[in-house]
Amino acid sequence: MANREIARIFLEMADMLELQGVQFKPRAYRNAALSIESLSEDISSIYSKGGLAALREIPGVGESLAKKIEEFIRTGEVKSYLKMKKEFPVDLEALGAVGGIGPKKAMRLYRELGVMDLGTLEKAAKDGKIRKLSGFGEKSEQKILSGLGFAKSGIGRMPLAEAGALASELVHMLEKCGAAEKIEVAGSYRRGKETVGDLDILVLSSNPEGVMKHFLSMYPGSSTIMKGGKRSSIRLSSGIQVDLRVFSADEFGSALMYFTGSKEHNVGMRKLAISKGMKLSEYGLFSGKKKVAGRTEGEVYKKLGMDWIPPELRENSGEIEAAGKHSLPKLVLHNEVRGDLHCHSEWSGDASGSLEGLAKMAQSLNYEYLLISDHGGPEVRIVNGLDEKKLRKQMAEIDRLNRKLEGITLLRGVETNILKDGRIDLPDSILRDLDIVLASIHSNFSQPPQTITKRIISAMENEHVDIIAHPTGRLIGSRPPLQMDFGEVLDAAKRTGTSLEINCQPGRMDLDSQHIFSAKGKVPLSLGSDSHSPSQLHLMKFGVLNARRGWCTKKDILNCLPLKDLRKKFGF
DNA sequence: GCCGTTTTCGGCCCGACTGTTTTCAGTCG
Repeated sequence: MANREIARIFLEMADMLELQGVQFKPRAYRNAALSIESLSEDISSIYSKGGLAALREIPGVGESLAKKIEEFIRTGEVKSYLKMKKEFPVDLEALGAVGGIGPKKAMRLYRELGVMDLGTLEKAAKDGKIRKLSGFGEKSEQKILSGLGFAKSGIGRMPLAEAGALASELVHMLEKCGAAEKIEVAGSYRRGKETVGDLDILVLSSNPEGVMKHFLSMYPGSSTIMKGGKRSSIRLSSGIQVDLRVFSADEFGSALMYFTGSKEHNVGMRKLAISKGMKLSEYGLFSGKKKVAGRTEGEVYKKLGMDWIPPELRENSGEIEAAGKHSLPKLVLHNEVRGDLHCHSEWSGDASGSLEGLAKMAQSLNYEYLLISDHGGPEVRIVNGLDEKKLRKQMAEIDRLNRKLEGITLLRGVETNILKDGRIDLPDSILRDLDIVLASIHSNFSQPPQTITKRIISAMENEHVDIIAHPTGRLIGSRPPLQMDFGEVLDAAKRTGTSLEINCQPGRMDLDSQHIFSAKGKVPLSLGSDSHSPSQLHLMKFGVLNARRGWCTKKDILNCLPLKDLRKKFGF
């Protein structure tokens, strides 16, 4: 899809324009890039249907950028971009990752010292050349050197689950201080983003000094990045940055809103406030000098004529408009999920836990049903996939347990493999007798996009396949998503009545929230914890967050159906 | 370069901290 490529070009152009000190254009390019990235339709097909006029319908795209998009679609390149790139051969992304270096400083380092990337930056700093530039000094050089160490260490964003563990530890330690009346973890963690870069912690307290002192002494191995009266940042020995801010009660709501973000949502909200003759900051909503809201988030949104927006939606992708029209979706809740549609037992080679143990755990989560979907078929040898004979044995065991168990029903399923040519790894003779069949790709990840698309579609065309599990196959931080035409996959899913999974494993989060958003309303989505031990059934909460980030209501989610409706739907 | 329930021209988000300054620009969130 050209969307991603064009967005990347515009983002890079924005950086290069900023580097030249150009005003306002960078923002225009970034706005356009963001809205192009969030389009669900392929931009080339928008263009082929409606030409330049259709491109200009995209928010943030005007005459000039529409022409650049047209040029890219027709020729595969944008001349003004290539020209700029030649003029400023600087790896701004890498340099920007070093704290303290922004576009302006990067420009001066390039012009005066020839710094283009981390390597040339390190050399200039070690040679003591940076301290000699006017506007820079010894401290700047020192800061760059320590920032370089961090940038090269490759500590990026951590998975949400890991952030959650750290967040509760931090909150627990802060509570001990005694001066904190309320503690909230904000930032992308609160928005339920699949990965979290750093932790933003807000504390309500009338004793900021006490809180700060306590905070700075909590982790002996950490280093202080910034220290102020009401805000400080530290870097833990693990490399994770933690920001702490202290606010009073009358500003806590606006502060929480502000530090929950996203940045784009905040910018949108501030613009909206201005359009209503007000001003919004972390200290409150102001009409002239008079503060009209700030104590709670709800109060601020309400004064702006809007409904409260769940943090998961705060990406400025339509939620501000919807909240103004009181038409936000009623997002699915964890307790509306009536069962889990993907889990493994000790029958699979790679999982632990008996069927009964899983059932007990599911019961404790108030589920009505649990789909047992162990690996089936010979392809993935390492997990010892079940063959037809073993599956029949497991089905009999499930039937026996169901007669004994009360309040919970185990469903007879399998997670089988989509072979490289799109065939299914188990014969129809067993597939037709199972309640629900999941199929997923476990091999040959680097086929060309057309092949992958066809492969998934032909799996969906098998009438016994009910759900495609972890459809893009990505592993966050280690394996990129399968390249496919997602629009075509959606059409085929709709045509064949196949569902797509929202896999809840923190390392997968697959489908991701953008895919979920474009699939919602077209095909039913299923939540699967993909747990490999009974305790992993809890991972459902991460999938629910992702579904919420994709604007899903309970109607969009298969496992919000009661068992009898699920039976009807799948005919078992 | 984009955009318009006060504008087709004149705006474009806000505040704190840092390091370098001798009153402020750049960076960050």
